[in-house]
Parts: sequence; C-alpha cells; structure tokens
Amino acid sequence: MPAARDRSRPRPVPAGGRTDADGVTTSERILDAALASFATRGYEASSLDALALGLHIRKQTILYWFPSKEVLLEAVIDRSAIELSAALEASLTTAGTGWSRVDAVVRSVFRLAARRPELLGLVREMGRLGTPAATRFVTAVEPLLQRATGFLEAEMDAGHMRRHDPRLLLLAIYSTVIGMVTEVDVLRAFGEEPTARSLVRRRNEILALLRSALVTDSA
Amino acid sequence: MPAARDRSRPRPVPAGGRTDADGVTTSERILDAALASFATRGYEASSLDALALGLHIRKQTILYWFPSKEVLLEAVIDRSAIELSAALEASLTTAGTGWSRVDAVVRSVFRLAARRPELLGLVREMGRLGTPAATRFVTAVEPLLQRATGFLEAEMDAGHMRRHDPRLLLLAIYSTVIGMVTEVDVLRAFGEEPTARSLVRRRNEILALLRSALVTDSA
DNA sequence: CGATCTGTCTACCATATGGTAAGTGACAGG
DNA sequence: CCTGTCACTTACCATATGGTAGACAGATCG
Repeated sequence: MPAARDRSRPRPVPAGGRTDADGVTTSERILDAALASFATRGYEASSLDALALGLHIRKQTILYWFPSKEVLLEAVIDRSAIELSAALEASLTTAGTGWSRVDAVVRSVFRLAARRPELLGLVREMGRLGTPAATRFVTAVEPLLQRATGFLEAEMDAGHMRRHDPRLLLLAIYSTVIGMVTEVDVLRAFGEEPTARSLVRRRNEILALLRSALVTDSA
Repeated sequence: MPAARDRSRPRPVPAGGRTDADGVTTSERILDAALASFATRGYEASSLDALALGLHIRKQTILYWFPSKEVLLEAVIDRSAIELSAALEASLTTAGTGWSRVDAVVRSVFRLAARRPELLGLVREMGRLGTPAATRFVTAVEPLLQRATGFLEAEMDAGHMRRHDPRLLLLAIYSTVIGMVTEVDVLRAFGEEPTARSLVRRRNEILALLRSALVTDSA
C-alpha cells in the first residue's frame, strides 16, 4: 500500500499514479515529457494539450497530478536540479585534485550532454524563465557552486592555477560549456553538426582552452 | 513624397509610417518595441496586443506594417543583424593586430551590452527560435565569422596565438561572452548584480582569461 | 455486497492570441 | 471639390490555452 496522501488539496508534490507497462508512474512520465518539451520548445511554447497528446493522455490527467502548469514547471526544475547535482557530485567525489578535477567535471557535463541533453537544455532555459524559476534552480544547485569556488580558490592559492576571481571564472566556464553544449543552431552555423563526434571535438577544444587559460606549471 | 510602394500585397519590408514627435516612424517604433520584448520575454511570450498596448497603438497597426508576427520577427532580426554587424565591423577596422584586435572586439561587445542590451538579448534568443530564424540571423552575420576565423588562423600561423581550431575557438569565445553578458539571473546567483560596475569587472575577467588562454609570447 | 477512494476521462469555460474585413479621417493631386 | 490613397482604427473571428466541475471505472475495504 502506498503512503497515504493529502486529500484536501489534490497533492503538492506528487510522485505516484498508475504504473505503466515498464513500471513507470504516470506522474514520472509527465515529468519526463515536460522536461523534454520545456528544454527544447521552451516553457511558454509548451502547451499542456500538446504534452498530453504526446503522452496519449488527457490534459486533465496532467492537471490532476500537477494542479497548474507552473507547479509542473517547479516539479520539473526540482527533479532536474537533483539529478544534475547528483551527476556532478559523483564526478566531483571520484575526481582527483588540481587540473584533473576540472577536467573530470567538464567531461561529466559533456557526458550529460550526450546522455540527457534535456537536462542541460533546461539549465539554459532557466535564464529565460526569469527570477522565480531561476532562483529555485540556483538555490538547489547552490552547494555545488560553493564547493566549486572553494576548490578553485584553493588551487589558485596553491599556485596550481592562474589567479582569477573564482566566481567570475566559474561563471565564464559555465557560460562556455553550456553554450558549447546547447546552442545547436549557432553550432550549425559554425559548421558543427550536432553529432557525437562533434561533441567530443568540442569537449576537447574546451578542455585545451581551459587548460592553457588556467594551468600554470604541472597539472 | 516618399517612394511609391507595392500596393497589391501590403508591404514586405516596411520602413515608413506616420512620423511621431521625434521624427521616428511608426514602423521603427514597432521594431524597437518588438526587439526589446523578443529579447527579454522571448518571441513566443510576446503578444502583439501587449506590444501594441505599450506603444499606445492598436494591434492592427502592427499587422498593417508587418502582415504577420513572423514577418515582424524577421524584420527585427534583419535590422538587428545589420546594427550588430556594423558595430563589430567598426571595431574591427579601427583595431590593430594580434591580441589587441581580440581585445578591441570583446570590448566593443561589452560596450554594446551596456548601450543596447536588447541586441545581445536577441542574439541569445536566436538559439531558441530554431532553425528558420537562427539561419536568417547567422546568414547575415556570416561574413563577420569568416573574417574572424581568418584572422585567428593567421595569428596562429604567425605564432602569436596558441593553436586551436579557429571555428571552435570562436564558438567558445562567443558562448562565453554572450553568456557573461546576457545571463542576468544566473549572474545574480553568482552574486553579480547587473550594474555597469559589474559589467566592467566581467569584461576584464574575460579579457584576462582569453589572454592567458591565447597569447603565447608578446601581444 | 456496498461504500469509498483513486486515477482518468468527458464536458465546458473564460480568456488570449494571431489574423481578416471593413471602415474612417487626413491629405494630396487633378 | 472630389477622389483616391495612406495610416490607422473598430468590429469580428477561429483557435488554442490554462483551468474547473463532475462523471465514471476499477480497486480496496469494512
């Protein structure tokens, strides 16, 4: 028997529903589809009807699990933030020190770009969604930022990396990587097709660039 | 008497209209407002009614000058591409050689970010607008890309810059600069308020970063 | 077996949106 | 002065959108 849920108001943060053939709950399927659509078409351009159509479901079912489109967005953001954090945390804990750590994180972001591009697409969408949504996301990822700036600062203090403002440096790295990974159309304009091969090339280019920008003597 | 215009179909690329107190034509005012709205709220989220309201004009006036929302978008893109190209071309011709040239271009982009943020906002929006619109924009800016890659390649050949794939390098620079200039919310999350002061700081950070990444010996 | 609850669906609705059709006033030229 | 054109408006319209209300089927449980 699943845990009892609030009955007065529908349900704030649902996690259940009828389970389909693969054992995936309805609300999960909705979240997946919503993430994909928000990340590519954008939030405003994604209609609940279109979402429902793609899921072979009626719009009302979506509104049953997520009482409004905005709540759905928040749920998508929260889930994505968790998944993103988990992936990065994992790569952080297994990584070594110094440059190899930066290397590992960048690689893991590109791996994510290959495996779950929607996640990074959503990150890129954050900027457009404006303060409320973006704040929600950033808050969730905040601890990661702290760790990262702390690490960079330590490396600079130790003389392993050229001195920069750690926050701004991180911001620059973030912009570069996200851009290189998500701006498909601009990429195409630069003659880069969105293939796996091209992705690897871009990853290596960024790593080379960052390395010459950051590393002072040995790794 | 203004030049005669096509009478059968309304008009493909208008440039006129009644001139307001400051001598600005209606169609110009529409383009201005549309650019601002597209760049901040996004294309899909910008409604013609809202646009018209802000201009103290009826929606039909917009549709009189631009027969559809999409045509309006194209007009905005075209005009912005021209303005952007002009600004960059100008900074390119007055700039020297080697690193100082890169420096000059980056500076001019940041100057643009301060003076006409909507322009860069629109550039950022291109990615989301998908292939048709993005293609249009890129096509218009293409010659600039050619010049830029050619320049980078020459500098690398001359040994003034570390060797990288010029196209990918340019793409990385583009991503970084655009991100640093437009991602206000993410910026805020990093503790950077969108002030002029902060903009200068970010500019200098990027310049320092690029310099250590690119320059080999002397400038 | 009957009551209840859960998940989904059908039936609507108010509003907003892009767009069409048909005016209306100002003004220029014959 | 009259006619036509230009710039802009009022009147509509079809469609799409997010959301509400309520029915209905199946499971669960007393």
